[in-house]
Amino acid sequence: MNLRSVKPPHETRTRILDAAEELFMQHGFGGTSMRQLTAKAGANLAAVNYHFGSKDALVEAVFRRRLDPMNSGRIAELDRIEKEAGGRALTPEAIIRAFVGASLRMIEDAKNGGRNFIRLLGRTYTDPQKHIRSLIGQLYAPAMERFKNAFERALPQMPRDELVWRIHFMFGTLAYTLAATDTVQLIAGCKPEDRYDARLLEA
Amino acid sequence: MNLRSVKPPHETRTRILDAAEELFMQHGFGGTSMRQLTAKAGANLAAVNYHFGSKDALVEAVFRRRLDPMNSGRIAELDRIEKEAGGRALTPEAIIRAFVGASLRMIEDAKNGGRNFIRLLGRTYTDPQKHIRSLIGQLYAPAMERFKNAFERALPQMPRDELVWRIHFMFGTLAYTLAATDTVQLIAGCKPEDRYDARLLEA
DNA sequence: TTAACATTCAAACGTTTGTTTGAATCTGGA
DNA sequence: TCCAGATTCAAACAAACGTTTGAATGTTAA
Repeated sequence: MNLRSVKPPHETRTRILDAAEELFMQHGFGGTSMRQLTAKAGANLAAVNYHFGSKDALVEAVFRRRLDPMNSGRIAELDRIEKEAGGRALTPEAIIRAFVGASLRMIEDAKNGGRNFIRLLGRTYTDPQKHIRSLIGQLYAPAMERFKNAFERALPQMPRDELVWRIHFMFGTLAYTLAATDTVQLIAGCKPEDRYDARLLEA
Repeated sequence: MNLRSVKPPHETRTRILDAAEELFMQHGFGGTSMRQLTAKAGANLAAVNYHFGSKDALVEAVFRRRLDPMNSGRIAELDRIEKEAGGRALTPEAIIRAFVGASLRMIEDAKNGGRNFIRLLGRTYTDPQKHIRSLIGQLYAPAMERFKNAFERALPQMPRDELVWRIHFMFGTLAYTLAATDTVQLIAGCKPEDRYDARLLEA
């Protein structure tokens, strides 16, 4: 009876999510109408409201689909390297690598449109609409808390304020770099990673 | 006969520009309607179309009002320090300082709402709408060309591609930092400047 | 097959958008 | 004072928006 909950239903749902991901990246949220969106997805105009409830709910679903697993993976990776280190303190580089790794893996996952999402995410960081920024802030919150604690243990001598500023600065740079890949291509896959490491060492 | 072209006309014009600057920053371009805009400016709904022609033309005017003098100032500053240096090569730091200085001066010019504009500008860097990004790209073009040449002279040993990437990266970081001042306050006025200098030295 | 449910579809809804219009009002020079 | 031009104003415009509706279609279990 719930077999159709995995066969045809999810099919249009994901087609809509994919179309939304690409169009939101190209034209923004307000700049994408339900009509072009459903047309691109090959679905009826009413399909979005049927499957998601509203346009806003669709926006949230687009982010949740990628962000939830990404951040879970980040926390898992952090747990892993902490366990691996035993009681020893982690280097800031290792922590950053655990965080950035998820983004890079997503960017290289071209066939699933992960690249689209990463660029969308980068742009959304500075979206003017309050409720959208607070949405991704909320989706990031658990992982953020976890990583902030890790940094505090790794850099105990650094003032709290300064640390928060540094973390924010790092995310900002990450977000922009990822969002701007259409202006200047990434030169090599591993290059950004080196950059961010260097970035942090500039302490 | 053209006396009124400096007294009452410019008054509503600038009131509209000020209101647009603030609302665009708060809610984006699409998120700001002509009705709330003209209401905030204390003008009639038709005033924007009368004075600027269209909403898009208003957007362009908002950017031109600040960006044109800013970039002229940057070029003039670069000319100044080049003349001051005689034939000697400039340091990259000095070039960056010439560029960033205009932004910092604008940010500190609180009474004229320059802060609003800088944040708006930072956000627009990653705006999804193509014609808006190409607009500010176009407004920046002359200054950009000038500074690229200056960097090439200052860093002759650096490959062209790498230099372009670095410049892009620097602007991205600058833009994001300026745009995000509502998330984490700037700690001190001169601090960002130090940061960017360090940023470049990470060559 | 039949009954029950999930999904699709075309059409219409009420709102809001940017823009236009034509008359009213204001302003400065002869 | 009177006129010409600039500016403001209330009202209306068509177009596009997100959403809702109710019937049609597809699908599964008995």
